[in-house]
Amino acid sequence: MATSRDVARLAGVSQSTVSYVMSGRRSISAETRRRVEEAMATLRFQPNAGARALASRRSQVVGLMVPFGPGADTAGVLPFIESIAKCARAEEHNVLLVTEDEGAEAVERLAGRAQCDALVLMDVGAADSRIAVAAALDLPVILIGVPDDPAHLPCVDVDFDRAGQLAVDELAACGHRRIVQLGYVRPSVERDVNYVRRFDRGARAAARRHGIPYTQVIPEDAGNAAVEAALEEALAPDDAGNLGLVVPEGRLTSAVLTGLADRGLTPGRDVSVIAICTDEAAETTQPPVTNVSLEPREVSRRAMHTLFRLLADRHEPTGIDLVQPHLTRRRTTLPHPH
Amino acid sequence: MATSRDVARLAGVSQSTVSYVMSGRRSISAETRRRVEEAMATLRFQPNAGARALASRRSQVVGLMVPFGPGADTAGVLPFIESIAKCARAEEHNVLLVTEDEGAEAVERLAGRAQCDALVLMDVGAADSRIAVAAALDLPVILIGVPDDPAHLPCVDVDFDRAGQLAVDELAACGHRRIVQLGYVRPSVERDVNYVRRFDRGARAAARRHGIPYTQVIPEDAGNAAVEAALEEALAPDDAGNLGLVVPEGRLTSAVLTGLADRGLTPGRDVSVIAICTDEAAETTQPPVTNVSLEPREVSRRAMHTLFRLLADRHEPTGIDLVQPHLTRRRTTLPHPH
DNA sequence: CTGAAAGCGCTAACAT
DNA sequence: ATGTTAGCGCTTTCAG
Repeated sequence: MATSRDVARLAGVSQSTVSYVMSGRRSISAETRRRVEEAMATLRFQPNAGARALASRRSQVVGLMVPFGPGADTAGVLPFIESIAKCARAEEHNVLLVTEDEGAEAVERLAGRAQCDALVLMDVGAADSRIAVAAALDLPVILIGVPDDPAHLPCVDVDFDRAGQLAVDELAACGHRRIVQLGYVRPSVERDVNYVRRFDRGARAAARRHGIPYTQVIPEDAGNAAVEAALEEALAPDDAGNLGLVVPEGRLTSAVLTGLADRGLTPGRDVSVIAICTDEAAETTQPPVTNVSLEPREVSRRAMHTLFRLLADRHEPTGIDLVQPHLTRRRTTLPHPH
Repeated sequence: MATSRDVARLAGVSQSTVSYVMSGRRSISAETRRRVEEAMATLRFQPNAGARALASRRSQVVGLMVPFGPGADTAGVLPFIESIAKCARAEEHNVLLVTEDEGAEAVERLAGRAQCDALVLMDVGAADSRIAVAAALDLPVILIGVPDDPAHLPCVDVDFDRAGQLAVDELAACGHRRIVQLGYVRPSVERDVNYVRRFDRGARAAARRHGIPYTQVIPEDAGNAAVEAALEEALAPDDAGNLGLVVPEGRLTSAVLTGLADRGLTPGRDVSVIAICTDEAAETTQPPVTNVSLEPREVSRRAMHTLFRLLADRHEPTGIDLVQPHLTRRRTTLPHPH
């Protein structure tokens, strides 16, 4: 591969001029610029990333730590990754992928070796061991999810309090006298992530306000049998006609809908079902499920926006940035009584 | 961050000795090694990645180009990403994520700037513009998927020919006299990926061998309405009792199962359904669907294995490496008649 | 077995 | 507006 020295020689200028043409950090005469750019083009020059990183102390890389493995929502994380990658590219950055199971030491590795300029930590737990490490770093870090103690690190997440409230308000408006939350599954509960509690809190508060009993059924896992058992339990009181179901984990939705259909219960007529999932996912269930939206793309967008501001200048106010979810009525909820 | 010079000073050795302690490329006395390692530990030394890349001409990074955006299977790509990331880590490499829509120029960028030592291209199309570019690079590249002309690049994929055959053989064995393939959806067909053709070829050949009529219904997209329409078409001849359905796109499975249930048709009793999807996905449909497995983890594992062999400079024979799928009978296929 | 020294290909002062 | 030069922090000769 050609180097900037080769370009300089061909253009008949000094090597630093080539560098300045690239960075635009000082004025260059039109003629010089033309010759340099021409030389670059004929040599198909591309600056060496390692050399640039070494000299500039900037890798132009954002580290992204994603949840993987069992417990992680297989479909749910992809929109995040995609949006984050696109935002990064828009700012001339690349994304280095790290899996969450590498834990805090991976965070130290990326930062210590200067492999990235900034970090995005997805899926942060209530008490996440990565946070203390990340907070001690002198590079921008953003959390997706809200831990108990963010240690002054900026966080972005969906407003799960509000999501719970929206779901319950709608079920109440549909006339239901009993609300059951089916999920989160036990592994999610035990992973100790704050959105589980926040959702629960928002939903319960709303139910109390409406004077409607609110119970929660926790499937042992996301498998079919467990969801079936949970559904059975939710339906046990047998006044199904009054039942409003909240399904906070999107991946359980189709199992729930199928389970209801198997029992001759038609969502939207006999019971109501509200799922917490992306609009995208809601539109592909059968029938399309009324949902409170998770907004992975918006969350990612805001996270990256904040991150790049921090990367540009270091004194932004950092706090908790909550994305407002919205409810979309589809086919699985009863019409409102007049 | 401490540098190797700091370590050298503290250990009372030369900087190059520190480097050799890290690389193990020459013998070091036990005492020297001990002192260096102690100094590294007390300074919490981590080698600077940019400097290392510049000097060694090795970034220790694998570039991974993933399909994103509409058209891509939202859930299907994650296991690939995960497995690839883990394999990379096992060999002390990181993964740099690039989205497919950046196309061939992203390939040139990564290679030209020496941002990675090797490349994995996922989801390669029959005539993929990235291939010519990638083949001209002087770094190892592996394709996941098989193009018409691999240009001597090694490929790994599931044996879709065989997958089609397995599905049809099983439906024949179940006694079906009519087989309909529901899918791929039109965008997939038009994206011109070879696995669509290969699957079709394998399935058709098997059907011909069994003397069973084989037709294909192509939904306009992966949405519910389109799948419904396709199902209606598939069921039109109305001798549903004899119908065996093949669903080559896993994401359509639950819509198909729900659609059948809505018509009072019970898979495994009235009709048979075989999906092409991961075993994981097959176990979470309701009822669990008989499937021919896609093996994303095994495909990834083999791809990375080959890639690291190539990186280690062994001039391996490179060709097309097909992973054999296997069929698992679950609840959606009829029992074999005796 | 170890040290000194020459780069790797850039960026960014410091000069004019 | 441009050239000269000193690094950035490593790897890897070359010398002993």
